[in-house]
Amino acid sequence: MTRKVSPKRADAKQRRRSPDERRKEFVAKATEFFSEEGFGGGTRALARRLGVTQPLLYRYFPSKDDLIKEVYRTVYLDPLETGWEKLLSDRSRPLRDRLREFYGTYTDAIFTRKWLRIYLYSGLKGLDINRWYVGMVKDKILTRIIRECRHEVGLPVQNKPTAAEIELAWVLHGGIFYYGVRKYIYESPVLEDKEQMISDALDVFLAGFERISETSAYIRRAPTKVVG
Amino acid sequence: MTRKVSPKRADAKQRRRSPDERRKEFVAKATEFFSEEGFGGGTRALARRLGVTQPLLYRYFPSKDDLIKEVYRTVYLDPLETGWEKLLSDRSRPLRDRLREFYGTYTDAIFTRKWLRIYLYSGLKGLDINRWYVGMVKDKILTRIIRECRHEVGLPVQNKPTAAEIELAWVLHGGIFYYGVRKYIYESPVLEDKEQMISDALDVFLAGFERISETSAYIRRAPTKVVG
DNA sequence: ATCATTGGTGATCAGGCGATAGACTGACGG
DNA sequence: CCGTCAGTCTATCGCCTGATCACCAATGAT
Repeated sequence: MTRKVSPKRADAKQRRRSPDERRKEFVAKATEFFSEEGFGGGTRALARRLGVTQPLLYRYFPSKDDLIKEVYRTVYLDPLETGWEKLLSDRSRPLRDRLREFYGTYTDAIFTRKWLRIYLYSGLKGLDINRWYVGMVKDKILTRIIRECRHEVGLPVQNKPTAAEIELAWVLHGGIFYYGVRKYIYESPVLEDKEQMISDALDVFLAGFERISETSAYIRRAPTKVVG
Repeated sequence: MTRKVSPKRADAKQRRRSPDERRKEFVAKATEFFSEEGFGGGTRALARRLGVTQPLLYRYFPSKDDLIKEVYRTVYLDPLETGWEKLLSDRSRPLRDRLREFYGTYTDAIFTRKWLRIYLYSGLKGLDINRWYVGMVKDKILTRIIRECRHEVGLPVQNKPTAAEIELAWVLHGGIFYYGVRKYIYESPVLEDKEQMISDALDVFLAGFERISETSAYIRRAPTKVVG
């Protein structure tokens, strides 16, 4: 691949980049743009930010909607490092450590203004990809967390956690997620130390889980009906 | 042009409503409309839904933006029943019961598609009213919750909880909030029984809080720096 | 040097937007 | 019965939007 390091623009001497590279660059910048403006943002303003004219966009993408779809794809799929499942299930390490590391890297990946805004915008549009992502979180992360928690406190590990258990994990997950929303979307003051927030949240969750697993029967209840 | 005899007026007998009533009706319907379409929704489509023509909106509101501002005001201020603070602080009742009741009524108020969508849309716009709301939740609810938790486990009740404690309460609050987002925005399957979700989340939180208050010193640390 | 290919542009279209102007309708106090 | 005035309409303005087209410019294989 002929890598060019020449500074952008300003010089006609600039070498022509490969179509694929250019396209990727467009998608990346478009992601930034739409994350700020929402998907109602205009193609002219987008083109201005890219330093090109508006009709050029239509040489690379058939329509604005197709461009937006590519934005979704990269945003949702890029941060999907799938070492997560193995990390969560590696019982040679203390569960607390595993969870700390997992939520550390997971939030490193998604706690950006760009990612969170695209995620919320697409959620508000009711897109399938959003529901797919939520289902993925449930199956790949929360189910695993519950299983490890049950193992940790000596409960039998079922194949499928109950809906109530999953919901418990969702409250943890959503609570951590909401930290990012408060910081990067609402731009409210938050506790500076993200790792401490995660660590504290996990301490409470693990201690609470352990406690209720001793004194309560509901964890062992049959799967509860869910509605969608 | 031919003068059109207006075919409307299915019920000529219909009494003319007071301007104020009509205005309120417009705002209410506009809230529904914008919650679905986002604030990019057009005035023509809105008027169609109201059963009137588009220019009429401008007799009631100087501009689309003014209408939107009124939508914000009603959405944010309507569900503010301020019995909350007293409810949370009423030490004649068990803390768990108070929290259950509080989160029961609080979520009854905000877990609607309409409220949540307007809330998220306004958050994405970065409006001040959103930050104001978040600050209000922190001061009126979370601070109170932490204070009661400290009292419950026998810790000295400071005037101002530490930032780390508030963050802990935010994880609980955000976790519960996210249930509503998953159900009404993402329309994902959730545990049917909202009260059970709340009850379980509180059980874990209270047990966890109690536990870490015994074994950890961080709760007594000096207030931690926050950034905004 | 030639010439097809690709990158890029200005002009423009049809349609939608928020907002305004002006005329008609009908309820109501005198 | 009349005059007033709010409620509502049709028609329209200027602007912005996504998209298209014809055309020029740079590239690179021959």
